[in-house]
Amino acid sequence: MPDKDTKKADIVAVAKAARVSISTVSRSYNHPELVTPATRKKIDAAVRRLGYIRNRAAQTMHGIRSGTIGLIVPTIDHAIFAEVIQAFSDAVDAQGFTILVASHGYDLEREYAVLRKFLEHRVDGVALIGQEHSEETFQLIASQRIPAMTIWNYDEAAPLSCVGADNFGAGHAAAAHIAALGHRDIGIVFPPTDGNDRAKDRQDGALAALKAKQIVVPEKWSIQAPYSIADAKEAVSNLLKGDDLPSALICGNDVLAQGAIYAALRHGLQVPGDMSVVGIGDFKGSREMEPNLTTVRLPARRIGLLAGERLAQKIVHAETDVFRICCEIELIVRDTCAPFLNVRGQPL
Amino acid sequence: MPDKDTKKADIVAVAKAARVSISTVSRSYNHPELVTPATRKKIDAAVRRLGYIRNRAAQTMHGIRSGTIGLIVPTIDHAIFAEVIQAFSDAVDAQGFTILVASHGYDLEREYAVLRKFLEHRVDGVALIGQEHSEETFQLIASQRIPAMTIWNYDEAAPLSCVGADNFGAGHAAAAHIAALGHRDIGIVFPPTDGNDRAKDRQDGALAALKAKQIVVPEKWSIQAPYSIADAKEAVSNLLKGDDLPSALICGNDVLAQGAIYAALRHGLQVPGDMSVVGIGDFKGSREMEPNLTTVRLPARRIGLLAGERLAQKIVHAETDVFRICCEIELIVRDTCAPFLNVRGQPL
DNA sequence: AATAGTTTTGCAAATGTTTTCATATTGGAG
DNA sequence: CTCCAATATGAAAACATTTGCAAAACTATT
Repeated sequence: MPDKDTKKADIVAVAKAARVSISTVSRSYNHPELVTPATRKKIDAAVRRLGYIRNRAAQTMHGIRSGTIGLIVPTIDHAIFAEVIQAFSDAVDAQGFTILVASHGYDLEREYAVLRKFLEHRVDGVALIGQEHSEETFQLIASQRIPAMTIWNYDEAAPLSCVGADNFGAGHAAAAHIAALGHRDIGIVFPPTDGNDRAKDRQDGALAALKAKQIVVPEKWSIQAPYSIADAKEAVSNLLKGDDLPSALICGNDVLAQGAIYAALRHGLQVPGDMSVVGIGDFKGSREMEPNLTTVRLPARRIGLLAGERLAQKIVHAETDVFRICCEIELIVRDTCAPFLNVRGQPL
Repeated sequence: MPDKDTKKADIVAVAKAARVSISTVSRSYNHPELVTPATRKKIDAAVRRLGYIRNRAAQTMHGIRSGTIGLIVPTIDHAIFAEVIQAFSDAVDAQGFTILVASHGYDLEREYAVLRKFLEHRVDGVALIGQEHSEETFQLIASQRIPAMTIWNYDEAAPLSCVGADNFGAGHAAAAHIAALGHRDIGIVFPPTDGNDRAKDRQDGALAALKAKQIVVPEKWSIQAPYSIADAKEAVSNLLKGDDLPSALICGNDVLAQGAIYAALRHGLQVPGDMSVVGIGDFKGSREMEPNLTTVRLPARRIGLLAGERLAQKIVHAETDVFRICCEIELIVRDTCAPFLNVRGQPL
């Protein structure tokens, strides 16, 4: 029956109801060992009776931590970010923090605006995705001296602490795998890279690996598709309508790879028989796809978890040093890539 | 160059720097029309110089809205919730709110705990997923008189405002479609229904539709799989190992359907030739799947958007009446369901 | 040049807590 | 019993704002 007065209960109402002073009520929350069990019981009863809920805003005003952490992502509803958010949330939750979440749609101006908003809310820390941010963003973080970190890609020279994986390496591994299978006619499908350094790194990595083997990707086989199965399927479909086809496709992430495979299927092509496809990410479900997707694993959950843990720790212990954690990537060979066969059906 | 002192700038520092009173600074933020452009300019300059950022916690203490809305979901990283969160966030963002997000993993006790935590942060409103919540949760919402609503399933008798779709109807539509195609040997694969009234409603709907046609689903064809392609694939795989197979499968959502299709493919079964499969949800990518998934659309984005808009509105205008919005569902016939053929290969 | 009216600004109280310091209460030891 | 130390509680200042009210500064108007 926690409602009595029409006005919401505050600490003085509780104090009055329990016939103790305000300080005692406050103490019974923050330093319970300093107040007699009997008094504590009285207070508890009053709290319950009035339905009192402490006001963190008031606490925050004392320089006490707000207990919130801001997480700014490009978009929430990409499988990969959703997974990172979930893991991050789980990790900071365990330490008593709550997350504020916002997305900026790959617009770094908006990212800055969101950061400002979070700062108004006095978040105890912020996490951003990727290493690429506007100059103002970096300045704001520095000038406010707020614990901050970046998530998702690793950079040994990153100005902010980071937990991530080597995206260049991932792209490189995917391409190297394809090249090692003997493919030379290779197409790539990647998302737009502006405001998305993760995708750019992967693409650069893939291209570098190919270049090392003297392979160049012709313009017509270099296609761009936003993160979505539909877009990837359509873009690859268009490519497949031509009559000069690559024997393999390197995709910037597993979603794009899935779209590519659907497009191939649609055109009556066998994967990997007629065309090999490799993804990057190893998203949920990639292992179960038919055929099982060959990909490079980026440990999203682990990254999110680690990031959350470390940021919370940084906040709680007022750690000020920059740390950079690189999570292992791994080529996962499954069933969507086959050796290139020459006209006689022999591997090279 | 927005850092000067070592201490963080507050409103009095700004006032001092701009040589005006604190009230004037405050006013220039909250009622700019009341302060002379010239003064405003001085203040702006000081703000910029000091890198001042207003403290919403201090504002919140005045009964002013905190500008935050709490969103509590079972889990963040299901495609469907991620989409709802994104849409919800977009909608409330447009009205100046920021979201606090937390997940409870289908544990209604944890949901209650999260709600309490949000209340401590003095969120201006809360949104929950589904109609099923603990008694304490409902009481807490009522006693705190906080604008609240539920998202995702519609119930004409819902105690809280809601924006959702008719999940029973969705299950019914899926099953009715299968039955109308002549199938009588039907299996179902649904997620666990405790703490998940959406899934339960759909399952009930499906079963009701079948019952109306005198079809019962035998125990052995009634399988349960958590939300994941992997689990669904495995569970359905086990079913397919038997030698008495259903001619159609009704799946509680598209992810499960996808898993089921993969399992069928794995066992060399054609979809829909050897087995029809229908999903529920029409998630992103369901249209592009090969074969294109027949499903019942639940308009996730629309629901999230509408929910966000209405909740923000409710908060801003202190609306107190309960509203219940039902978003249309729609059977989307694509390529995974075929008429049942009798032994002679004729439709019934 | 004085007055009335309007616009702009400042003062101080209020918001809900925490915390420091001081005071009151208790339990033993002598 | 008395006194001391330890323990439990209370009073009031501090935190960063907003806002009602009052004072000051302008603008017209005569």
